Amino acid sequence: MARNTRQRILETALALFNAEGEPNVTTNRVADELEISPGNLHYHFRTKADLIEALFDDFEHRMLQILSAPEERPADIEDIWFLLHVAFETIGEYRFIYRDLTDLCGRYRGLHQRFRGILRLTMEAARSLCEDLIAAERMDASPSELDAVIRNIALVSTFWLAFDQVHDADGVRPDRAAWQVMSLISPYLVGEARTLLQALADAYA
Amino acid sequence: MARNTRQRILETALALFNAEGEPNVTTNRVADELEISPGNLHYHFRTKADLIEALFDDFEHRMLQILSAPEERPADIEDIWFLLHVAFETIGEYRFIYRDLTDLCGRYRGLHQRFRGILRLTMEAARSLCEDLIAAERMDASPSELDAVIRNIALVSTFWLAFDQVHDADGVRPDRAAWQVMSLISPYLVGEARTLLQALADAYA
DNA sequence: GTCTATATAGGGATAGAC
DNA sequence: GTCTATCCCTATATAGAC
Repeated sequence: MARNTRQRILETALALFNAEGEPNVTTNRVADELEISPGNLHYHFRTKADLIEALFDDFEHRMLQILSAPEERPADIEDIWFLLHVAFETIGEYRFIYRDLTDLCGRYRGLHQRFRGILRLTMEAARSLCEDLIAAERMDASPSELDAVIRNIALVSTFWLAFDQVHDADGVRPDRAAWQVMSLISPYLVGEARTLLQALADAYA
Repeated sequence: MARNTRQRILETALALFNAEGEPNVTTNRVADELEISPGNLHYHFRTKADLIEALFDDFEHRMLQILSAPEERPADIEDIWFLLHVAFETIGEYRFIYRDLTDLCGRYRGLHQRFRGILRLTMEAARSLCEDLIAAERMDASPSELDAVIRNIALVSTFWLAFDQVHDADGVRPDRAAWQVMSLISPYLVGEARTLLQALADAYA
């Protein structure tokens, strides 16, 4: 049952971290919730950092897959829309990382570096997608405008969850976040691309 | 010297919180830094929460002044630019609040409510300024576009500091943040307003 | 107001039996 | 693999002398 217990620890820790924030959940609390002993938990994960890192491994693996999906053809609006939904669903599942991001990055240096990698990939993906749209004349933005848009996409993608929590305090809303990022791009769209997005927006509202 | 010590505690705590994050700075650490005893510190602030709240009082007071500055005339681009600089300088001075915002709001409920008030005022100010621009035909945005812009302004204004810390790890850059928020508005500007902003952008770069 | 000393509590982590 | 028991350490906060 070793593998099983290890897995159950990961699941329970993830649920508690997401619900109450990693800084507010002790290893003892996780053990309690599982009705196992603290010693047992520390047998599977010697330190709390090990536990967090294992969760981050899973998250990182999924995000890298999403962000480095091979592009067989130039991307379109629907591709962006889909990517955002998948990415934001995943972020929602590991929201404890985003809830206390700066604190986690400060306390666990390895995690900070790896998160930077995800952020870099995010911005590369955003740039690639936008450049496809520009090449297809569905988008019109100067190089400096594009830089600003990409930085804003990265920022909103990283902190929509924390913002929702502080501002609204209702549940996780990946769909709203996707729309929020889309609204960063929409003013630069031209022709039928803009019409298409407007249709999507009306459908959403 | 009572008033003096109290003030020195506030200043030292602010500096340490800003540098290392509130969760990572103990009350003993603050006392050490000041070369006073922990007991003395707790004489002036019975709990750590009291200390944080006193710092938040100062911050809130300054932000409310900035955000509720009386408008004698319709706002222009330069007014927005100026407001952003002043607000972001202040945020930089109290950056510990923004570094661990969700955690602080989770642990101190009163602080959460008061921060929501600041956020609400921020969005009202953003809306008011944008509506002035629209009325002056310097900006063109549909109601739903305006809603999205305002939400994004609030989000970027709240988390630019955390984003910088995670992404760049260099110092606090209120000027860059102001430009980043401006770039949310710029695609909706028309005519000479857009030209003017482009000039500011080039001057900045 | 300030100090020294201490209480209280809790978190992370280990040892060793089973 | 799992448990019980416990250690070590740190954090917040208080008591009482000066």
